[in-house]
Amino acid sequence: MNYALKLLDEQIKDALSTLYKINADKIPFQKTRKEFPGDYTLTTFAYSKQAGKKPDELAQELGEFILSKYNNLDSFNVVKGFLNIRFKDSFWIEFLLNAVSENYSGYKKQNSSGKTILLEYSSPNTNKPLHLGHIRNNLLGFSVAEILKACGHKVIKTNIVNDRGIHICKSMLAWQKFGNGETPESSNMKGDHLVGKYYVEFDKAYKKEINDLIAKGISKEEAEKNAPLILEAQQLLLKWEKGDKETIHLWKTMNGWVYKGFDETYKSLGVDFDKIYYESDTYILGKETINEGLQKNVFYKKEDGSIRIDLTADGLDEKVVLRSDGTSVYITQDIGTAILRFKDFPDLTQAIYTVGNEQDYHFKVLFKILEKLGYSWAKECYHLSYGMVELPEGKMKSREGTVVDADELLEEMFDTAKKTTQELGKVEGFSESNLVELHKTIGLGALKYFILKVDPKKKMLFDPKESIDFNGNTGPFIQYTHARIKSILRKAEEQKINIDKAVDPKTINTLERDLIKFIYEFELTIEESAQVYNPAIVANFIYELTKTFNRFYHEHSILKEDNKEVLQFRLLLINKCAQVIANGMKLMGINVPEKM
RNA sequence: GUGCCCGUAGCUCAAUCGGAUAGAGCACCAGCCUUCUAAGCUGGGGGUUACAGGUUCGAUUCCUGUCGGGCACGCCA
Repeated sequence: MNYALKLLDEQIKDALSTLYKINADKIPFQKTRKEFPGDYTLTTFAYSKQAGKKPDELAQELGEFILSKYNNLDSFNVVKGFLNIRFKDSFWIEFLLNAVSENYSGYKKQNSSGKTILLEYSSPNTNKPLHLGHIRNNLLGFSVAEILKACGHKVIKTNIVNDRGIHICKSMLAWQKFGNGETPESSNMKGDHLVGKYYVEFDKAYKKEINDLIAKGISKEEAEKNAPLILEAQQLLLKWEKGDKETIHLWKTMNGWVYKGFDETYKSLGVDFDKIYYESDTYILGKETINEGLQKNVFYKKEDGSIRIDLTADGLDEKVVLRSDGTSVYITQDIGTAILRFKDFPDLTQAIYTVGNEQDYHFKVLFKILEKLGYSWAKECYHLSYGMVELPEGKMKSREGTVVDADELLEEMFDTAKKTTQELGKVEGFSESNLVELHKTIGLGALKYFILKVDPKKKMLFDPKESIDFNGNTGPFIQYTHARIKSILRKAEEQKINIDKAVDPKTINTLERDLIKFIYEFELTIEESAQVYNPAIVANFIYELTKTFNRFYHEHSILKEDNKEVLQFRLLLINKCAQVIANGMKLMGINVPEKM
């Protein structure tokens, strides 16, 4: 393979050192802006002083040097201090022919990097169904895992299920009181939704108790603490911790309902896990670790009996790691879980936590504690922090019912896809099951792309009243373009044209050149997105490629091209484009149809 | 109160380590289907990048301050 930027890097280094005795380590190139001729641009301002030349003179001299010395370059031009460099057509043609013969995919060979990365995502509570916030988490985690794999890393996808604690006890209690033995089967309701229903029931009844108490003249604070229901829920938690048979049985039953429901949602979303952890299994190890740390004076016991760590010297606060009654808090389990993972997978080189940015502080504390406990891998822990999904009226709140339910949203996406597909009426010959499949592919494509095209670090807005678009910068637009390419390739085969025949067209037009460059840059784009854990970089790249293809499609005919060499070359080119589009979308967990 | 994050077209988002005239989509207006799928293509209007300073060849990007928004700082998770 001929790597354009690597070659340029060497050539400019050669020029700098030969002409000015400058040894540069890394030359920063950028893509040439489309209003100027050229492929890549060097800004010479940085070297101007060292070379003792004005930027434009320097650019001119560098350009002349590399053009005369290297024969893969076509031309250069200088605008102020910008040196725009253009490769010969033959260079790009050769690149594409090689890409075809070497079966270029943009992906690195599986497990070739020697790195093993554990990536946690999803991590639901078991007291309510998944909502749009979880969807962003799941799609982001899954996509980053795919991107890291494409960079040759071994990735272990993991989920830590928050299956114990007061929240699930609330659902259990409400079910005992008001459930009349209702089950997912008897009510024909998804298990996670059923359990969520009782969580809401609890909250309603609890609020009523509080109001009754306040009416009797008790302060709000006291009422919240002493309402019979909350006391009962706490009792239930204690019974759970003591291993009370009946309680454990109910807990297992209701969690089982939830898992079945989650599995359906995960399946719809197309996400999966290699290993699932449960906090009910890991919190014990957390407790043990804290007791050991207490012996080693990492932690200390306060007069009230609670165990703490003082992180004020590290710019953080004092943190409770174990309650005075000996029960564990949230971070206790996190400590246990982290240690367990590195025990389970001793060859881990990194652990990534996909968790919302509201927990930025929590992870600073967690990683610092792990470091203080002496775990050398603590510095390999990374919090993949992402912004919240907000509604027009603000943040989603489960208790206030202002959440966008994941299952409902998915159904809506499928329906919209179905409706749009029917309106456009291009799917003759599809069987009923093919149609259902297509609607799912398009609906999911729209949703996933909508979420992943936004930089994860930033909060994003979702307006339920405005349905997710299918035109413009969207998943369906990209899927459609892929289907268009496939349609041409099918027609070519029908006409007995060999679509894999490698031919040299001698010259290429601007759009063909742009498309080849996109193919070249795909691999670099994946690396870039992996470095910052940002699928949006891939999304935007694929969109730009797709837009460029559509312009090419509009301006140049492929099958009606008179010049047979050009026709053959174009088939190679668009086939590669289709592959890059499909591979790029796959990195976001999006499938592309052959026809739509 | 302390700390962290954010503010770009009417709306949703881009902008390569600080690079050229800040770009797309939606919405709006005007065109393009006897030609490979119009979920498409072309053109148009729309910006003091919240505001005020500073750093330099060059600032949406870095620094300081102001204003506005969000989050965190629990023996909650």
